[in-house]
Amino acid sequence: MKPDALRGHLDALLLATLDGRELHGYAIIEALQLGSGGALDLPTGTVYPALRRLERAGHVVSDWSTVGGRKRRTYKLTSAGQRALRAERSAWREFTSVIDGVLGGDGKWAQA
Amino acid sequence: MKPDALRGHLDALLLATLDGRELHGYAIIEALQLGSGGALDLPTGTVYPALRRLERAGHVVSDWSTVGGRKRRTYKLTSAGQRALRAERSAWREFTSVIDGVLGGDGKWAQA
DNA sequence: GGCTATATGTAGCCCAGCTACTCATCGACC
DNA sequence: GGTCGATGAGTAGCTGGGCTACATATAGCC
Repeated sequence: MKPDALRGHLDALLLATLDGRELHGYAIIEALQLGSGGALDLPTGTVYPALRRLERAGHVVSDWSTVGGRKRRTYKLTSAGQRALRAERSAWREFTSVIDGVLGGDGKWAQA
Repeated sequence: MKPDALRGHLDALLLATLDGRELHGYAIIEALQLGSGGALDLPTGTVYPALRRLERAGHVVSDWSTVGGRKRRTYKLTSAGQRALRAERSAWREFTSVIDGVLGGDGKWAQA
């Protein structure tokens, strides 16, 4: 998968991953790997800054804890984050339907 | 639709629009508007450079013509472009299935 | 002591799509 | 005979988000 294909959809992935549970950054990366069958292997330099952005935007909040001597920053959705997630999901549906329509699995362009 | 959501998928749209027909730049923009129900209104500053990129990459070729006193640059797919289009379509399918899996219309995260 | 896994983070690059603009022709309207 | 909108092509420069590469620290194993 092209790396920049994620552009503009990363927030949706992170919010969806945090929907209904609290996770710390490292666990989010693992959850995305698992949930995508290994297709998504996001580098920490992508995920951590994105989480800070989401926190600045008020979509998540974080709490520090220490587990086994290691510090963890655990994130969870705010109600604004829940709303944002719903918006992202519908935006995603709209986006895919538009692109699908043009790429045309069955449109008038799909004669080949 | 967020403007940067297109990132990495524009080439697929252009190739698909040219699949089975020849169009000039302006007509491509109109065809995308039509084919997307008005959702895609790409500025010329996005489409023209992208077409030059595709031509440099050997995926399309262009010919100049003059219609009604106005110059047109008409593009059509090469066989490499056809191949690229097939690759883009399958990449798109893979991409959406991965994201769909995470956003989970029915996965274990979709309890809300 | 050194390596790997766990865990968080920053600096800076990269580049594709966007904004804003120029240039040109034609038809219509005043 | 001048202006405006539609048609048609194009470039310069900005922007920002994901990526690369690196820094830091602890636990556990050999």
